[in-house]
Amino acid sequence: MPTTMKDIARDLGVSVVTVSKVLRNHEDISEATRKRVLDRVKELDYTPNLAARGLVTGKTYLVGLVVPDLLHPFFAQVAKSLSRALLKKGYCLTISTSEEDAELEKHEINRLLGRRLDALVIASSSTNPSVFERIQRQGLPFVLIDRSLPELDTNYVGSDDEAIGFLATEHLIEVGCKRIAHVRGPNNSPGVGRLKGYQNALAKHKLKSLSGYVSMPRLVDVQSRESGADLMHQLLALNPRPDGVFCYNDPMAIGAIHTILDAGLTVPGDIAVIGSGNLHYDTELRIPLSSIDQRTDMIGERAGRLTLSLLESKTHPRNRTIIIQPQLVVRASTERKQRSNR
Amino acid sequence: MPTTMKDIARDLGVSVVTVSKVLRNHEDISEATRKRVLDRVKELDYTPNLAARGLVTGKTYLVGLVVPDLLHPFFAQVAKSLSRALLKKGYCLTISTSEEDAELEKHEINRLLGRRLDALVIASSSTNPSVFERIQRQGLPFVLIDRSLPELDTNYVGSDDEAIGFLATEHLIEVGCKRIAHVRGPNNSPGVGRLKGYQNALAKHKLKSLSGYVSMPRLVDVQSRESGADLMHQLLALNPRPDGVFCYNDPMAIGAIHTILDAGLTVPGDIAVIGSGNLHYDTELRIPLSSIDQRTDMIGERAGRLTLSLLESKTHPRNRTIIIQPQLVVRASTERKQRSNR
DNA sequence: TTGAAAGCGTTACCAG
DNA sequence: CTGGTAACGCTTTCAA
Repeated sequence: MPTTMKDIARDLGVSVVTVSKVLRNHEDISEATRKRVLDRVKELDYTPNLAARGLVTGKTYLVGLVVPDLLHPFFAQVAKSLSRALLKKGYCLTISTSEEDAELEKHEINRLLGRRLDALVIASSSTNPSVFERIQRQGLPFVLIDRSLPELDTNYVGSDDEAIGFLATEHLIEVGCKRIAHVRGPNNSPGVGRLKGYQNALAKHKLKSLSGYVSMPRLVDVQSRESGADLMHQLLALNPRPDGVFCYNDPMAIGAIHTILDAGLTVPGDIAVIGSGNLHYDTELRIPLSSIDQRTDMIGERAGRLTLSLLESKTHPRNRTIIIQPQLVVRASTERKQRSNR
Repeated sequence: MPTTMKDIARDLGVSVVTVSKVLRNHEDISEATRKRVLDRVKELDYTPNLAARGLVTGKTYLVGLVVPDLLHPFFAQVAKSLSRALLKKGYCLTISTSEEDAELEKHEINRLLGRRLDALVIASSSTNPSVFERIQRQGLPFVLIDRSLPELDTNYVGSDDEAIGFLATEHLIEVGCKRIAHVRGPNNSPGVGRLKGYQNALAKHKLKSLSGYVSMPRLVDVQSRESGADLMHQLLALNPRPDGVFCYNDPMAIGAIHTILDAGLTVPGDIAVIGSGNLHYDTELRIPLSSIDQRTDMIGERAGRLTLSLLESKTHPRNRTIIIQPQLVVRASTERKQRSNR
C-alpha cells in the first residue's frame, strides 16, 4: 500500500539502486537524476522503510528501554534524558514498562529482542540474572540503570546508593535526631545500598538502630506512597518512637509524613523525615521535603552516552560502571533540631 | 549474528518453511518434527525477527505514541494505560516526545512513519493539520488524543474541555468568589475549550471577566509551574485583585498558589484556586489542590480500544470522537467561602 | 506432512 | 554515473 522505491524508480525510468543511492546521499549520482528523484520523493511523500533497510544493514537504529513504571517521575526523567541523548545520533527509543513484575519484564524483553534492537537499557525488576545472560549470549549490547545485579558483570549507570543512605542519615543525625528509623526499599541494589548507607552512618556516630526501626514494604516501588504510610504506622507504634526517618524514596517519605501528621504529630518537630529522589514537586508539598538529589537527568544522559559508545565502537568494549554522586537537599521536613536541641 | 530460522532448519535437516510453520502453530506439522523444532528453538534461544516478518505480512504490531512531555503525569498516565490496552492484543507501543515543539513533532512522526507502524496515537503540539493530512494520505490509522484540530475530521479521544472550564469556574462561584480570573492554557483545543467553559460559567451567573483577568503564558505546557507563578504575579497587580482563579492545569495552579502565598496572601482565604488534571500528588501539596479529574487512565484506555478497533476492522471505519466527562474534586484550595462569605 | 519458489523493500557489490 | 544481481529473514502459495 505505501509507496516504495520501486514505484519511484518505475515512474522515473531509473533503477531502484539509483533511488536508493540518492536517498542515502551517495556521491556518484548526477545532479540531474538526483533532483528528479528527490522531487518525486517529495511529491509522493515517500519515507524509506527502515525495517527493510535494517534487514540488510543489520542496524535498526532502535534502542529499547525497560523501566518499572513511567508514572514514577524518576523513570520518566530518565526516559526523557536518555531519549534526548540517543536522538542526537539518530537512534530512536522504544519504551516498555515492567510494572515492577519480573515475569512481565521478561516478556517485554522478549518482544524487544524480536525487534532486533541495536541496544537495550534496563532498570530491572528482576533479581535473577538469567534474562541478562540471555541478552549477553545474543550479543546485544545492554546497559543496566538504577539497579545493578551483583552477580553480573555488566554496563551500569546508577546512583551511589550507599552514599544516599549515608548522606540522608547523617543529615538527620546532624539536625539532632537520636532515634533514626529507616523505611527501606526493596531487596534490590538501591534498597540494599541505601540500607547499608543508613547503617554506616549510624555506626560512624555510634548510634544504634533499635529493634523494629527498619521496616520494609511487601510491594516494591509500586504504590510507594501507600506503603510509606503503612510502614510509618508501624514505626509510630514503637517505643521509643523514632524522632527521625530516612525513607527509601520520596513517595514513601510523602506517605510517611501523611501518617505522622494524621497522628497529630508534627514534622519536623516530632519526627524529621527525609527521602530520596528530589522529585520536581518536593518543594510544593504540605511539608517541603528534604531529599537526596540523584541527578536523574544525568543518569539518563550518561546511560545514553554509554549506549552510544557501545553502538559506535566496533570492538566489544569492556563493561563500564558509572556512579553518579548524590547531593543533599535540605527543606522544611528536616529543618529543626539545630535550634531546639542545642 | 543472531540465530535465524535457516540455522535451525539446517541443524535439523528440515526446511525453513517447516520451522516457520511450527513457530506460528500451523496444524499440518507432525508432532515429532514440531517437538524437534521447538526443542532446538529453546536451545538456541531463538526469537523470530519481527521486522522480517512484518516485511512480508505487512503488519508490524507496532503502535506509535507521540506526546509533548513524558514528565507531565497526564501523558505518563495516558502512555501507561494505552500501552496496557494494546499489549493485551499483542501490540507494542513505541513512545516519542515532541517537547511541545511542532517541528520536533513532525520529525518524530517521520521517524515513526519510516518504521511502518500499524497505527499512531498523537497528543499533538501542532496547530497545523498538514502533518495529519499526510498521515491520512498514507492510509495510516491514527487517533488524536487530548488535543483536537477543529479543521480536521479524525478519530479523537479527549476530555470535555468546556465542561472542565465550566465545572471549575462554577465551583469557584459557588464557594462565593466574585472576581474570578483565568490563567489560561495555550491556543489549542483544551486551552480554548476551558477558556470558553470559564466564560460560559461567568455568563450563566451574570458575572463578568474584568480587564486583564484572563492571562496567557508564552510557553506552552512546558514549565507550567513557572508560567503559572509568573501569570499569577500579573493578576495580583490588578485592581481589584481577583478572589478566585481557575488555572488551565494543576502545575500552573501550583505555581499560582506559590506566588499568592509568597505575596503574603492566603489560599483559599484571599484567593481560591482550582486547577485541572487531578494529579496524583494533589492531595499532598502545601495547600491540597482542588481540581477537575479528567480520568486520564480512561483516556488512554479508550484510545487503546479505539486504536484496536481500527486495527482489527478490515473496512475503513468512520472516524469516532470519544469525549470523557470530567469530575470536580474539591480540596482545601477552594474550601472557604461557604462559611466566611455567607 | 513437507518444501521449493517467489516475494516483501531495501542495500551491498561489482560490472558496465 | 548507472544498474543488474544477490542477499537480508521471513511468509505465502502451491505442488509433491
